[in-house]
Formats: sequence, C-alpha cells, structure tokens
Amino acid sequence: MPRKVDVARRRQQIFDAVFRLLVRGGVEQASLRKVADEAGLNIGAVRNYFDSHQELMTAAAREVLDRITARLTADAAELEAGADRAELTRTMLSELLPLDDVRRYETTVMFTLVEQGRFTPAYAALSREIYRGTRQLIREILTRAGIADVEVETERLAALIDGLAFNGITYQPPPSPELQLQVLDFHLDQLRQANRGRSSRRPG
Amino acid sequence: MPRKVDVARRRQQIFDAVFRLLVRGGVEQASLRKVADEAGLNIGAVRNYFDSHQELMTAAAREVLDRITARLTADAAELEAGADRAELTRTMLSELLPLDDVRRYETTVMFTLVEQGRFTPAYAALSREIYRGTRQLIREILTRAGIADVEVETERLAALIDGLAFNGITYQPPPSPELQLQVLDFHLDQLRQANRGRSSRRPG
DNA sequence: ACCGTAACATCACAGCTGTGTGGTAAACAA
DNA sequence: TTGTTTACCACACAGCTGTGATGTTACGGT
Repeated sequence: MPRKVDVARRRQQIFDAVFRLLVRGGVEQASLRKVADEAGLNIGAVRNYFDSHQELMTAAAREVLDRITARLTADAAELEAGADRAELTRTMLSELLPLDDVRRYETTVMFTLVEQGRFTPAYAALSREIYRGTRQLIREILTRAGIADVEVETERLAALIDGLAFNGITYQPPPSPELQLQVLDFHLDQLRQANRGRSSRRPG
Repeated sequence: MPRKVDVARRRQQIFDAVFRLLVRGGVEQASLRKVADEAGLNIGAVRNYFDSHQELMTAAAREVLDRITARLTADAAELEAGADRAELTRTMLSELLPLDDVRRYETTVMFTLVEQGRFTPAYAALSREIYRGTRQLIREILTRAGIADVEVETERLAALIDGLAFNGITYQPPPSPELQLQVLDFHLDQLRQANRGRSSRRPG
C-alpha cells in the first residue's frame, strides 16, 4: 500500500472549501481550480478524490445534508431522555434556521444547492429528500402534539421555516436571530392555542 | 434621425429572453450570446441597448419588479372601489405566489435574482427594495385589519409567503396552487380568530 | 443627392471553465 | 532492491465568457 493519507479528512477539507466558496459566491465560484486553491491543494489532488465537477458538487450536497440531519438526530437523542416536548420541538426546528454561524453556514449551502436543483437534474434526488424529510419531521412533530389539520399545518410550518431561513440568509441586514425565534415561538404558541380551542369545543 | 425602431418593444423582447433563460437555467444561462440567440437577435444588437452584461441583468431585475408591483397596484385600484377587505388581502398576497403561469414565471425570475443578490452587490439595492416593499405591504394590510403584534405578525406572514413561493418554484412536483391557497387562507383565518380572541378579552 | 447617425454586425482577445492525458514521487509488499 | 499502487502534479485543448474595437447598413433630415 502506498502513501498513507487520511482520506476522510481530505474529503472534509475539500468539502469545507466548497462550502466556503458557495457561501461567498454561489455555485459559479465553486470551480475545481478555485476549490483546490481554497483548500490549499492542487487541482489534480482534488480530481483524485472526485472524478468530475458534478460528482464533487453532489457529494458536497450530500455532506451538508448529512451534517444537518446529524444535528437533528443528536437533538432527538439528547433530549429524548426525559425532555420537554415543546422544548424539543423548538430546538429541532431551530436547527433549520440560520441562528448562529454554523447554522447560517450550513443553511446557506443547503439553500444554494437546492436552488441550483431547479435546473440541474443532478440535485433532483437531494432536493426531493429535503422536501420529504422536512415535511416528515414537521408532520411527526405536529401529530405527536395532537394538532388538528395536520396536512395544512405541516405545509404552513414548513413554508414558515423555509421563509424564515431564506430571509435570514439572503437579505442584508437579515431579520435578527431573536426575531426569527420570536416568530417561531409565536407560531407554535398559536398552534397550541388554536388546538386547545378546538379540543375544548370538541372534547376527546 | 436614423432607423426608427420601437425601443421599448425591443427592450421587452430582450427582457423576456433573459427571463426565459433565467427560468430555464438560472443566471449562468443568461449570457449575452444566449440572450441574443433566445431573442432572435445578434449579440451586437443586444449590446446596443445594454452597455454591459451587468447593466442588462440589473435592468431585467428592475423590470420584473416593476411588473409585479404593477399587478399589485392594479389590484389595489380595481378593488378599492367598494371591495371586500378580506378579498383584497387574499388577492394581493396571492400575487406573490406562483399560482399560475405568469406568477410562476415572474416569481421564479424574482427569486433567482434575489438569490444572486447574496453575492452580487449590483442587486443589493433591488433586494433591499423587495425586502422593505414586502414588509410594508404586509404591515399595512395587518394594520388596517387591526391585527395585534403587528411587527411579529408581519415577519411571520412575510416568511410564510416567501416560503410558500420558494417551495412552489423549487420542488418538483411543487405544492399545488390549491394547497398554497389553502395554507394562506388558513393563516389569514387564524390571524383574525386570534385577534377576535384578544379583542373580546380586551374590549376597545 | 448627401450625410449623419441609430441600429446592427463582426472580429479579436484574454480569461476562465471541465476534462483527457501523461508524468512523478512516496510508501509499502516482496 | 524491485515493483506496485496510491497520491499528486502539469500540460494541453476545446469551449464558453464579457468586452474593446471596428466595420456595415438603412433610414431621416436637409
């Protein structure tokens, strides 16, 4: 066996170069040469790990999705042991908002790639996964909370989260993290209140 | 004066070529040569109307914003003469959603350019206008309806609209227009109900 | 008839892109 | 030591980009 190199670490190094470039200048800035420069590597080194530019980008898309889902599962695991359901709901939905550096970073990358998926079929699978995953997560949350009209409310909360995130990463200055959380809390409170109203009228 | 040409019509012709390319393939497809081809013109003809690529794109951005605001002001004018306020609210907010071909077309162009504004300072002014314009419109609607917590509710409704629109133009298949309207109506109803709840508790 | 000019066309060039191809160096097995 | 394989480097090439520069029409006023 030849030159030993930590492959996983190299890939992470390249991925983070891609992410930085995506955040800084969008997909058009994430060329192979610029990725290599940003990662401190030669273009040949990058091409050794990814056969084509498209393969690099789809792998990067997969990576950022993995990071976000990892955060979500970590939340679920950490708080599942005797956690307040309202707190868990807030925490998990907050993972999808650009509230701090890490989340802003990953949310921006995620949105950039999903947006690109409008034209580039290579991202279609990822885009679908995100669409379904988001709705599945939200639907489960609402179902466990016993919210009525789950389908419409799922779509509403999904749109609210996406809209908050989109506004938070595109406009400058963006709505502050505090305002984003205020909106989210407001929405969740109203969901529960509307549900209490229904439950009290229709006991069960 | 030399060769008489309908300048305004030529510009519209070029703009629509830009829009079609933006919808089809994003900003990277809207090169000068491709715009010229799409418009059935020579690149020199296009360059006669727009000195640079950036000038063309910013003019196109201005154009699509003008078209959308024109629809909004038309709504306001048409319905102001004895219109139901709830109906007017629904109509105007619906202008920002991709519910039919025209609105899907313009919404997609608008989002594409706003997204590009994350990195391209040339769109910064436009992006700000949209951000402020949307919130001003929504804030006015909520204020006239006598809704409480106007600031938070404005941000919430703005995020909801943006999220619905974003989902409607990026995912495939997207949430149906019927579902989008259902979500919007649901939200507006809950806004009024929550407000009635407050008003009855705190009369005035 | 003439000419200025708006409208359009063409050529050229540097810069960037992805990628095919081939070379080089280092670590390990034999 | 020899050889193999992995990791990396370098060159080349066609294709696209925006844009400067320089034509070429065709119409309108005089």
